[in-house]
Amino acid sequence: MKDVAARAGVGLKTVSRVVNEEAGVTPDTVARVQAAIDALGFRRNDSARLLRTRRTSSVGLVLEDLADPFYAPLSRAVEDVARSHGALLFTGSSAEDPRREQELVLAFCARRVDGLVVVPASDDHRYLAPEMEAGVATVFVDRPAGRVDADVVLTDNAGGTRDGVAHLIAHGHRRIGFIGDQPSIHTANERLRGYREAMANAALPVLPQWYAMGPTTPDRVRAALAVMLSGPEPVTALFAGNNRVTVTAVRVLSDHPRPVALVGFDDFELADLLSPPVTVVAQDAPGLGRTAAQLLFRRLDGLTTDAPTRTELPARLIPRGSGEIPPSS
Amino acid sequence: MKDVAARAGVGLKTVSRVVNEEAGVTPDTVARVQAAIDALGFRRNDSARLLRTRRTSSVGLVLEDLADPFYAPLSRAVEDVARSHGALLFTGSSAEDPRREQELVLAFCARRVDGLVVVPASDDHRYLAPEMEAGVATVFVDRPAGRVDADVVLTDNAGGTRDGVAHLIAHGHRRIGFIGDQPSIHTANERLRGYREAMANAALPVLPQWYAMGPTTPDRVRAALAVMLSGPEPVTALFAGNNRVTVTAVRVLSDHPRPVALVGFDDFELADLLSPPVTVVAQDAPGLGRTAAQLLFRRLDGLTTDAPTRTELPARLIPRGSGEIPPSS
DNA sequence: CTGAAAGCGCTTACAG
DNA sequence: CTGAAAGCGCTTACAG
Repeated sequence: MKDVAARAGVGLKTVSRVVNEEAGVTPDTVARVQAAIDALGFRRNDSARLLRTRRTSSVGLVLEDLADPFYAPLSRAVEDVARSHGALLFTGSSAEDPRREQELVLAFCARRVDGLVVVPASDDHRYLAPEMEAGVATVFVDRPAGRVDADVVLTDNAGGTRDGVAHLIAHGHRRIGFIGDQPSIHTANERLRGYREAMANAALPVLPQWYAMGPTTPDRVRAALAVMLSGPEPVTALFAGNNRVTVTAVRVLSDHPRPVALVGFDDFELADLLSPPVTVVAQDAPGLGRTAAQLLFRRLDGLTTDAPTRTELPARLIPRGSGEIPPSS
Repeated sequence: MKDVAARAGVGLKTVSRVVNEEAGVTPDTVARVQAAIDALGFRRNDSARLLRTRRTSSVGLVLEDLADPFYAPLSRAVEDVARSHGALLFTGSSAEDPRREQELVLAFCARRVDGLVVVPASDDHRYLAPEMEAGVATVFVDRPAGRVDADVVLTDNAGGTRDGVAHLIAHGHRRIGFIGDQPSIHTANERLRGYREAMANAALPVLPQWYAMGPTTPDRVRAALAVMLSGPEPVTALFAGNNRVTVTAVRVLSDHPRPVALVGFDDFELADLLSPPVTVVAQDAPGLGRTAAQLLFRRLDGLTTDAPTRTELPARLIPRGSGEIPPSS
């Protein structure tokens, strides 16, 4: 910029005015400065600019896994909102590791992002309190914040699961299994709660071998399912606690001698092409991202200084066939 | 930092030393500075630091769509490599719009990212030449750079398609259709080329109504397929030019009276659960991202100053059933 | 309409 | 082992 000023024979401030398209510069001067800019191939250094203006026009997004089909549309929605507000997006995956989440969040804060959208991997975000007090707007999405007061945008996990399990009960099932993700994950627990509530609402018992929580690896799901499907009181229907469980369940059940009804939490692309087509409880992944990002920018733009809010988006039951199979015995 | 120095009763430089864990500070001084840091809740401003050190330790990733199941693992791979080099990642979606690509790239450059990984939406990247000369390392991935000399990492699209079509020919097909993405997209053309080559290698004709290029919307694919499947010389097999085409083709073909063989470019999660299971030519999406990012950091770390390279990763045919259906007439 | 001075928060290069 | 000065590339607040 100094070079441009020298070459155009003007002051630094005038170059700044031209670069920022501020009013009040003679067309003649503008032309001279512009010529110098072009000749020198000058491009403004936004990092320096932002040091002075105290706004970086960037937000950080921390999620579980960029490559996860559920989070991909969520991050795209956050990007779209950020873009419409002129902000760039830092992204990072926590891989479900609280330490990594914290590293990423603090690295983003050290770059002085204006705000953060975080899918928590940790259940304790007190490390963020000083940053939030220092003015970093923060919205938690998909899972609640831990030990810190902040905006939260969630899916109604318990309600969605309740609906799904009630749907199975309505189709005559009495022995219904549930396979969920690790109990350390909030959404996994909420879904388990929904399952229990639906069973209780129908005055149905829940035997200990009917539900299993843990890693959603194919082996673990296979093993859990084998237990539920054997013994004197095998389940006639299964509620799969997420995407990955559903996929493995479809594989296992297609080899099973008796038909078993299936409802899965989370929709997935080819669910309607499988045989039978898979009934799911669908979340609104883009809606989560969009809502969270809009909340963030409302705070950043000073449009609201209300106390932190908690938003719950509904989940939607989509009957396709697998959830309407009657009990087999 | 000034406040910390004042409170600890030391110079600015000493605080800097402690913050950066440089050697040569009395343990006693370190303790005093650390106490002041904690008391004030001081966190180093990396933006300011980077203004001085001239390295931002960040890279920009521009791709077609963050939410696309093909690009999600690619971006995750780039993130992992960046992370292992201590760099943060800016991400953005071009939505196949050259202007948006340029906006994003230049915005990243204005923030002075150290390097860029770009999935081109444009076929002219001369706008990037000044930035590259100014030292922004750039690697293009999935599609080649346009009118600029840079590192490129591609899938062998023509070769993969050739293998897939040859596979159909080996199973007795003579009339084979091809539905591809818009001809403005490089990979779409390469795949069309592979189709033509495979047919030519087998001395088979290609009728004009057997291939169609255009948007991969369900309606367009349906219409194109209807044309190929009707008339006096209907195709007995289809090569689908990408993921989205394959999915629509599966839907249409499952309703079709005669069995039609299908091979699709790109693998997708439940391909083996459909009936028939879908034979695909699979790309290595994480491999593309990893290779591109490694190349980028090799340049950034000054480990290589060779001329730009062109890397082609092989695509792999995965027979599952749909590609092994014999001709029906 | 234009510009010189001060400063954003840090590091570099130097001196003690 | 420690610190004062200068500067990274820009903007803010002011004066002319």
